[in-house]
Formats: sequence, structure tokens, C-alpha cells
Amino acid sequence: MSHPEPVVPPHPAQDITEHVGYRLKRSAAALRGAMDKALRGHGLTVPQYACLELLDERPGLSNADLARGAFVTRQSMNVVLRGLQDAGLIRRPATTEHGRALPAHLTDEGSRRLAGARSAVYAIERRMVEAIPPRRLAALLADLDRMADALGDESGNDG
Amino acid sequence: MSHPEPVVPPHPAQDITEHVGYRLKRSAAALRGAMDKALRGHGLTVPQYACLELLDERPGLSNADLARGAFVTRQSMNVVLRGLQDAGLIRRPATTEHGRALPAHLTDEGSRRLAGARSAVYAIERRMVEAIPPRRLAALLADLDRMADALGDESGNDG
DNA sequence: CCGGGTATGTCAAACTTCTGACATGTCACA
DNA sequence: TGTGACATGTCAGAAGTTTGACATACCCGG
Repeated sequence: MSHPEPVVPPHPAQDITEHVGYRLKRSAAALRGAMDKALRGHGLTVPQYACLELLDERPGLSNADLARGAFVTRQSMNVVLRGLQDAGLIRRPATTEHGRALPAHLTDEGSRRLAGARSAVYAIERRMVEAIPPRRLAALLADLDRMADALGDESGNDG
Repeated sequence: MSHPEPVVPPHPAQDITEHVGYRLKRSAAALRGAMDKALRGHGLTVPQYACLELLDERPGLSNADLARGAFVTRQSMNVVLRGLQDAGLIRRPATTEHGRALPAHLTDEGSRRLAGARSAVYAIERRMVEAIPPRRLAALLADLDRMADALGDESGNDG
């Protein structure tokens, strides 16, 4: 009747909210919500902002590169890129000489918009960081990374 | 030309991947991907599983309660509930005496499906937990919670 | 008794993202 | 040379999620 294996929990927990997965989801949802709200005033969505930020740091990334960096599929990122391109925030060559990847770059307008949005996003990040003991920040970053690595990190994206 | 405010970052970082927000997103994406894959074999989506888990712990939760617990809108959860109801995994009264909220309950079949899916999800959670030093687990959970609280946690859901 | 305020369930439309598929381009290697 | 493996960009359709709106139902204070 009952399951043969006793279903041993990953760690002692009174209820679901004690699970790492639940907390992770909660924090990520809170972050997403805060960013959505903050970016709306700048006329950007979260994936759009992520895309601009990536391109600012490493100009010339391809659609596939950006998709990996933003944890979405190539197809989704392609939609985002078209939007940014139509808005004049990035530019992409129509063709390329060597491969198939089209390197994207921020336009001046894109840089300006990013600068404005960045301060809003950084304010959010600062709120998060200030909420945790400074001594634990490095460990937190490391543990988040370890967890992602442990799950393969292929993110299930693309196929 | 350049921005008047120097845009002070929340904490020293060489590149974007050092930011808490990025790591959080990465871990959450990895978890989501792993759960998606694991649950597919059980014929459940992540929101469906979350819903069943919540109902197992606290039978009688309403659609709105479940939406809050799963960090989605009422409307999204409503779709999920209909799916689970059609699949015979939960039941909900058509009407109620006192309020407007309709209390949902797992069916026997729902409990069975949950038990099966749970072991798959717990295996994922165990992989995550085992990737971090045991001594830091409690601190990690606390810090994730602190961050969510710091962002208001209203998640931006509903309106 | 009645009013605003709040919470809930639900409908409809728009948007976002994913799955599946295909053509193109490069590279390693026989 | 050419062939298989792999990565990229893109199209089309499906699925999931959100925004916006509305009616209903309780609660509290006048």
C-alpha cells in the first residue's frame, strides 16, 4: 500500500518551507518581482536588462552566448534581441564573414538606457546584500554556485 | 556624457557573475531545469508538484493560498488546479457555505502520485544539499530568507 | 442597516517562453 | 576530398504566465 522506500528527506525539515529548493524559489521570485517593478520605469524587462548587462561586459556575444548567460533558450533570447534591436538599443550585423554567430553590440542609446536601469537594479542588489551578515557573503555566493554545479547546470535549456 | 552618479556597485565585483542576483538566478534555473526533467517522468509540471506538496502539508488551502505558496498569480494557479482536478489528483467543492474560498484536497490518487514524484525531487534536493558544507546549511537557508524578506517578498504577484 | 475596504474566483487577451524542427556553417579526421 | 559531429540562427506551433477587469462575499465602522 505505502511506498516501499521510506522517502528519506534530504535534511531534517518540519515543513516544506525548510527545504533549500523552496527558499531558493522564494528568493528568486522576490528578486524577479523587485526587478520587474524597478525596470518597468526604465522600459525594460528582466531578460532585456540581463542581455544589455551581458553585452556591456562582453561586447560581441552571439545570440546563443546570451541565451546561455541569461538561462533561457536561444529562441527566447532571439525574441529579446529583436526587441532590443527594434528599440535601437543594440545592433547586429545582418551577415558575418567567418561563422554563423552574429556578434551583438550596444548602441550609444543602449548604453545610456543600461546606465539608468543599472542604478535601479543595483539598489535592489544592495538591499539583498545588506540583509545578510557581511562575513557570510562570500560563502553564500560560493554555495549558490556549488548547488548550481551539483545540478549539472545545463539548466535544461536548449535541446 | 557619462552618468552623473558613478553607479556604486552593491559589493566589489569583477564581473556580473559575482553578483548575488546572478548566482541566485543561476541556481534557481538549475533547480527548475532539474525538477522539470525529473517530474516529466511522473507526468507532473513543477507548479503542479508544488501545488500537491502544499496540499499534502496543509489540506484545504484555497486557490489564492496556493498561488501565494507557489509564487505565482491566482490566475496561473487556477489553471494548474483545473489541470490537477481534471487529472483526478485533487478535488474541490463547487460551492462553499461560509466564504468564497474553495478548499482543495488531495485525492488518494493525488497522494500516490505525489509520493512517487517526491522521491525524485528529494533526490535533487539531496544533490544540492550535499554540495554545500553541512555547517553552512542553516546559514544558507537563513540568508536566502533574509534576502527575500529584504525585497518585500510581495513577489510582485497579483495586483 | 449600509458603506467602504479587502479578499477571492474567474474570464479574456496579450505576452513570454518553451518544444520541435530545419537549414546553414565550421571543424576534425579519415 | 568528403563525411560526420557539433554549433548557430530561425521558423512555426504549443504551452505557460501575466496583466486587466469584473462579480461575489466577508468584515468593520459609521
